[in-house]
Amino acid sequence: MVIAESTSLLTQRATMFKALGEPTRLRIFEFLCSRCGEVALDDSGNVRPVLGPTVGEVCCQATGVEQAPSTISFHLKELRVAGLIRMERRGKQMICSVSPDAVELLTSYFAGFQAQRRPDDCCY
Amino acid sequence: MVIAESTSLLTQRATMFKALGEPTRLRIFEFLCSRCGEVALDDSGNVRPVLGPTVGEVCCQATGVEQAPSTISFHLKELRVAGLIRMERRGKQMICSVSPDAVELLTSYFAGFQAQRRPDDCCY
DNA sequence: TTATAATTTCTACATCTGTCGAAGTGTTGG
DNA sequence: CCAACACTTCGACAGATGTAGAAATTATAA
Repeated sequence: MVIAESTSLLTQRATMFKALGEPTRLRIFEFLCSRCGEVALDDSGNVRPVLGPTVGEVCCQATGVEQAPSTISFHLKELRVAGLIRMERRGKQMICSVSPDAVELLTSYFAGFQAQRRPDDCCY
Repeated sequence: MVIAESTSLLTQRATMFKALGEPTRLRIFEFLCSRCGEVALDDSGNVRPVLGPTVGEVCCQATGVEQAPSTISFHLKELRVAGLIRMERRGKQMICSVSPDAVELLTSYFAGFQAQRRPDDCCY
C-alpha cells in the first residue's frame, strides 16, 4: 500500500531529524562524522583506517558539558534506533560510527528539494 | 570567538532538525516544498508562479489527521523560528513558503559529510 | 572464579512538547 | 462603525524527553 509506505518513510525521516534535533546528539553525530574516514599508520607502517571512537571517547570529547555515561548511552541509542549511527562491540568497549546509508539518504533528500525549486525566489 | 560561533551554528542546526523531527511539521514542510516552484496561467494566459498555500490550506491538506488551526499555527511558528519557512500576509490570509536558504544550508551540510567519507564502508 | 572495566538498563524526576478550546489580533467588506 | 473571516496567542493538561545515580550486563584479566 503506497500510503502506508510513504507514511512510514516520513516517520523514518522524522525520527532521524528528531534524533539530530537535540544539541548533545547533534554534537555526537558531527563528532562521529569528523572521525569517519581518518587513517593512521599501523605497527608495520601501513596506512589503516582508524577505528571509530568508543562510547567513553564520545562521552569525553563529543560533549562540551560533562554528562553522565548513562546519558550518553541514552543519546547513542536514540541515534542508533534512528539509523544514523552503528555500534559494534570490540572487547569491553563499543565502537561507534556514522551510518553511510543515513548520510546518503539525507543528502539526496535535501538535494531533491534543491533541484525542484526555482533558481530565483520561491512562490512569490 | 570561534567556539561561541560554532556553538550557535550547532544550536541553529539543532533547532532546524528539531522542527523537522515532528511528523506533522515534517509533513507541512514537505507539502510546502512540493508546492514550491509550481506555475499556473494568469488571466492573460501568461505563466506565473503560484502563490504559496495559506495557513488554512496547510491545515486542510498537509496534515493527514484533522488538527485544530491553533495546533497548525503552533507548528508553523516552530518552522518559522527555525528559519525553515517564511510567511507573509496577503489580506486576511497568510501565505507560506519554504526558505530557499534553509534548504540550501541543509543540502550542503549533508553533502559535506558525504564528500568526506570513504567510498567503501566507514571506520572499520 | 573473582575482580575490574566499559557500557547499558532501570528508576525517578523536573522540564519540555503537542494538543485543543477560548479569547485576542488584524483585515476586509458592508 | 460593526460583523465576518483568517489566523495567532493564551491557558491548561496529558504525555514525552533528558538527566543522573544505582543496579545489571558483558567482557577481559588476574
